[in-house]
Amino acid sequence: MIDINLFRKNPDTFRKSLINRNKPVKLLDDAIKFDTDYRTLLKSVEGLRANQNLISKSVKGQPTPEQITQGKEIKTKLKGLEEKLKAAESELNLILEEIPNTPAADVPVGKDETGNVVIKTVGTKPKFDFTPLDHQDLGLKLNIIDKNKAGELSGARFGYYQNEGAILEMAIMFYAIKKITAKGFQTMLPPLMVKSQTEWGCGYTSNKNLMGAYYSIPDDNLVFISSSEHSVVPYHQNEILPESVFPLKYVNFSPCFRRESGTYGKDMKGMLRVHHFNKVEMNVFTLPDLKISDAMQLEMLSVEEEILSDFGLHYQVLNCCTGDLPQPNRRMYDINCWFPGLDAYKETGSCSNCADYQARRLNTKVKINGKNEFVHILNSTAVSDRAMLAIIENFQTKDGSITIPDCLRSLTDFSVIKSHR
RNA sequence: GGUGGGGUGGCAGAGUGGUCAAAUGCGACGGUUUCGAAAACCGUUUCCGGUUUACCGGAGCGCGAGUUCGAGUCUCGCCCCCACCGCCA
Repeated sequence: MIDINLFRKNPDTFRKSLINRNKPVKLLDDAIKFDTDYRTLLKSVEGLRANQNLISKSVKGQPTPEQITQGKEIKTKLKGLEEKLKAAESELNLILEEIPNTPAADVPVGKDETGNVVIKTVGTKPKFDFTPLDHQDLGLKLNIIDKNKAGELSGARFGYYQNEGAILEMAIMFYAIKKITAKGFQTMLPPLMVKSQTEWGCGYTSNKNLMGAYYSIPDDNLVFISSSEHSVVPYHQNEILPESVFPLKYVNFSPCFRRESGTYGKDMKGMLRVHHFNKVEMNVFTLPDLKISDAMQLEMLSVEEEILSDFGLHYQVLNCCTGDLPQPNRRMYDINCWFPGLDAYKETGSCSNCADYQARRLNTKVKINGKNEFVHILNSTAVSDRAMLAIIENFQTKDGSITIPDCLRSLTDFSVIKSHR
């Protein structure tokens, strides 16, 4: 949610942002109109209520017939007006929720992901004197990934990690958890389902684009989280935190569930885009100062990079353009790893500063010098199982085995994955 | 799933239809006092609108609806917490 006070003072602040994000500018004009209506109604409702309170206060013991008549009159008037006020408010809110966060000045302007700008490249593409396989073919050969069987049992976009594949997956997650915990983050294994109201209240599903993104269980009024962010960030909803706890840093592990509706036919091969994957995520709350939260974003990006570098992967960092920026984000860095088997760079994580956009909806505040202010909230992938897929493809050898990165060996207890057949 | 109890301000805890925005206690912040501190005293300690220094009004007692001239207080639905029983990884 944008800052309504800023919007009221200077609605044009949001005009450029809407244009750059390919959103209709009409949103803004509608919002201004509905806000005016809302405030006009609010004024008359509050006036009536003031009268009502006056009468109520003047009653001593039993009310006189006159007082009752006056009260009834006000009550009738109020009923109609209050309904209108409520309608105006929800209409206003629907539009305000559609207005995205204002991108930072250094976010490139662009239509879609093709407008993202590579700002850093680490490592180089590995050279093979054979044709490298992709992780699905290699995984099947080595008996560590099985998508076919999962297709039978669960359907498309599911898979099994098996044997050394399963161990490697858990080793990667645990490696990230341990590393980041050692950096002073609090460790979380959060609930995998949240109440649908929570999801709604957090503003994730209010975006029409996300409506079909979640698995829900209507009988129990629950939805599966699509990232641990969704049950960790709301941990502090409706709280006023003391200044001393900041920055408040969490590292969490969870499976993530996504319906991937609207992605039919995209990334069908392999485990790159599945309905359920594992992820270690960082969620950080900072004091409401862009200098502080922007610096924190870079710090989180460096942690994400450090892990990929520990594994020895070649990757690029992209500054995502306005057209590719999710609604709550002020800025987003994507990290794309090289997948030699797929002969492509694929996203393995992203790192975002949402500033106070989420905090407003969540009502998470900090008390500074007696004043309450909305905090800044950031999220970043630490590692997801796409990193494991990259490891599998990048460190395959001619004899069809996979060399495990040094830093993981004490966790896996093996240094190579060889064929059992 | 069954039975019983309960959700009030930063915390604890009164209040059961009309000066209740809410007694009382504790805490935090600001001020007075002090060489400094403690104590004491005064003020503040949610959100919104209008006016804009200090002013006025409204909302807010888990959430939502209802009854009433008037609801923290009554009715209904929902959510959550606690205790015991049952089931169970």
